[in-house]
Amino acid sequence: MLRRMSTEDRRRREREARETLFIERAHARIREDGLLGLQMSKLAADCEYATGTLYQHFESREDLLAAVAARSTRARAARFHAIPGLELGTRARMLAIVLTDIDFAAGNPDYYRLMQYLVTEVVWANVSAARRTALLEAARPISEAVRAVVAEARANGDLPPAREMGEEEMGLGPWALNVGMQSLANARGLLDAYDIHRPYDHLIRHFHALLTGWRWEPRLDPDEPAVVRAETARVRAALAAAGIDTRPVEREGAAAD
Amino acid sequence: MLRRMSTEDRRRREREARETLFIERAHARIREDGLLGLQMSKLAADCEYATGTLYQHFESREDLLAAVAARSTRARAARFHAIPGLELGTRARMLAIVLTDIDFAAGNPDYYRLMQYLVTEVVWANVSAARRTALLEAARPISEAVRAVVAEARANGDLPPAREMGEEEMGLGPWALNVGMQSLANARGLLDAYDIHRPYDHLIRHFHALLTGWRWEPRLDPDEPAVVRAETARVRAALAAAGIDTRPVEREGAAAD
DNA sequence: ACAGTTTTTGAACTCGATTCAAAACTGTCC
DNA sequence: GGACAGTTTTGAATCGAGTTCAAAAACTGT
Repeated sequence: MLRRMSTEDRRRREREARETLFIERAHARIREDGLLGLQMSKLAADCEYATGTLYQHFESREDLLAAVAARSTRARAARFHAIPGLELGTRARMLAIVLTDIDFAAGNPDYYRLMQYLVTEVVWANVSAARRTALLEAARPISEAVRAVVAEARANGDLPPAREMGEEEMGLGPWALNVGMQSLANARGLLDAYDIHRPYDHLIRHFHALLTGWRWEPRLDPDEPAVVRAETARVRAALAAAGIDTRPVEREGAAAD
Repeated sequence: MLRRMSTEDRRRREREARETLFIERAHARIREDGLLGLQMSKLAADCEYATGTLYQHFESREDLLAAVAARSTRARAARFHAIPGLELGTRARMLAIVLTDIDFAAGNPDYYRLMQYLVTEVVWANVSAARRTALLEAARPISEAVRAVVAEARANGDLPPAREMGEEEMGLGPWALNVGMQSLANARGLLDAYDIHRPYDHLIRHFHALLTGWRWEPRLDPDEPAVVRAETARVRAALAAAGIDTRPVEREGAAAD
């Protein structure tokens, strides 16, 4: 009886280890060869398992992609956890969230591409319900961080309490701005066609405009490049001091080696 | 000699007509059965041509999708042409642009999904260079409308001339906000998970916050629901008065029947 | 009518995701 | 120890949709 339980335990652990192996190798392949470079049979062979075994973990290729995305999202989300507790005003902490995400995107260029591809109806339709919720769940800490900062800002008067809007809906603005800029920045050739460069600098300025428009104190004029830059530097320094990791995801598992 | 030229002419016309047929039928299929419902051989059969003939017009399935997108984009872009000339202040005309796009998205729910899918690296890589530029070109009138309104606003003092920012870069904010919100709104289950509803209402409010943050006159407090609603109604009325078409794309070719 | 050229055709090919019957393995009971 | 039932793994076979291309048809000018 006891023996059986411990064997079952071991088998579950082994199964999980194998799943992790699949996910990590898949991620590596995507990083190296792009999404097209990921082939189910090749990946299985890479990991020294049969194709069928891979399908015992993932219902489909899309399901595997969702699992990879969930893992990366967990790494991404972890960075936001400490932000609400930083020694900065609420508005600066909001900027910290945006900067953290910009840095993450810079360090993991495949991440947004993968997410963009995943939420496509064609792909999303083939992701199992379990993985979908897992992916949404993985991102929760991010919205939680935003919610917390917005709530605090309202409580202490930095931000007037908006009518007909919850904390989530206030956070929706910066969120959409962020997602939209990532989208545009990732669409090869698009911004170039309009002769727009350094999209993330513009993201930061428009972000300040948005917050100032909501009267989030201390108001900051988005049209003062020196002020904007100084504020960015100040918040980046606070992030670095708090030891918020800015390395790409691939390195984070290194401790396990 | 003359005969040859006129035959060549007729053939070119026929070829173009056939291409249009392919594109329209493809669009219809996508509208009815989704992106997955579009199959090259089925589409060819639908149009009573062989599969190979389809491939004389489009290098690949993705290429065809890009052609469909370009057609829709042209229809979308046409709506923006008249906006800079409307009898409204610059800020209201900016809102008119956003509202027009929201309406377009509402009438053509497959459009943003298609675009989102297209700009994915995996898909975009298989689109021929000619179609890529055609698609970018099709969207030009939109950015042109934005550019014109921003330029006028700066010229007449509605908007302080921002340092280190061209008209395009000023328009990038609303653009990113728009794209981002469409993205989020289209990702099935995403906003629901955060209990956010009516994303386009929030888009409008954040849009006002953004413009007010840039000190675009007349400033409008995004936190005055009644004022925001009234302004939306006023601009919508002006759009309707100008006869700016708000019907879905599928109907627009009806005159050709 | 005819030889050469272009266009169209659709069956065959390709390639990768997915399946599933057989093989290997595991733990149990006599 | 070995036969047995259940479970897991295997990888060759299947499947499906995009793409190709050799042959047929249509067209061209003479």
